[in-house]
Amino acid sequence: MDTRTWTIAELAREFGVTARTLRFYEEHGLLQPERRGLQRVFHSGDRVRLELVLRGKRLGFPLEEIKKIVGMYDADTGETGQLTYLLDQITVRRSELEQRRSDIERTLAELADLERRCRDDLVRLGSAAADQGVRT
Amino acid sequence: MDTRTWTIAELAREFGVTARTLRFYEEHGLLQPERRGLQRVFHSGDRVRLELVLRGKRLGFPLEEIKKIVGMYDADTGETGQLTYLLDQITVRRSELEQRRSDIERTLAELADLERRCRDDLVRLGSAAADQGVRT
DNA sequence: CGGCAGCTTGACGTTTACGTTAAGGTAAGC
DNA sequence: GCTTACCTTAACGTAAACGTCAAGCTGCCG
Repeated sequence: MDTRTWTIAELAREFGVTARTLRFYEEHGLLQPERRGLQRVFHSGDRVRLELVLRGKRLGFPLEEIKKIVGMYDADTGETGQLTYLLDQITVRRSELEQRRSDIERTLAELADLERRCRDDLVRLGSAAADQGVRT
Repeated sequence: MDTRTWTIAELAREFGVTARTLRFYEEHGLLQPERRGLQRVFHSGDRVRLELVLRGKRLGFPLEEIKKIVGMYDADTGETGQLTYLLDQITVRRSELEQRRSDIERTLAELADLERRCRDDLVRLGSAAADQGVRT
């Protein structure tokens, strides 16, 4: 029943971050590993949260934002007030993400356009070179 | 023929940033406004670049990355070497953006899932409340 | 018991992306 | 000529997200 645990170094190695990073995340409430004496003991739940955090980072969100998102998954059991608040939060995060997605689409479209123009120019240069008998 | 110009304050107001930000962007090569004496004079090209920069920021890219992208649009005229280098860069940026897009899709999917579970819980709580004769 | 590997908590250093004075130039209006 | 509004550079301050020591526990091996 998913009882395996990890040390800080193991988790760091596996996820490609440093131990310092994991301690930092704990210090700021993004992770809550168990403690055995002083030692940290990470469970599978911490792995899930860590994945969320790292994905958030890839998306360029500040840790404060990420913390809210992680908190949403943790607090998904509650009474009516909590649930409606959570639903509101979901709406907020979703619209942020959709804004980002549309920014990405736009940029990808412009890149495609730029690429097309580049290829056209290359062809033109190529044929001009050919006209002059230059090797490509 | 698009000859209108803007002062630093006008541009700042319009794009919702401070003048300090625009000076900072110039200092780091993201913008190159004309100079009349000491004064900066912004043209429509600067507006286009600024839009690129701000979109990059919304996407959470560091300014160094953004600088490269902006530079790509500036340097789209050149000889063969430049063009193939630019095409390589386009490939790099595109794969970055596609990675991000897939991260976003994943997160949106998880949010949708979370939302569904929330709504289910709400319904359950609602009917439980109704069973006890409690107003919703 | 010594020693090492791996963990711990501070605490200060670093980079990024500006904010915030400070100190002064400039053109327009009265 | 003086004020006012807007601009300039220079320089120091700041928050975020760790990196980088320093100094000390902890468990095990020989």
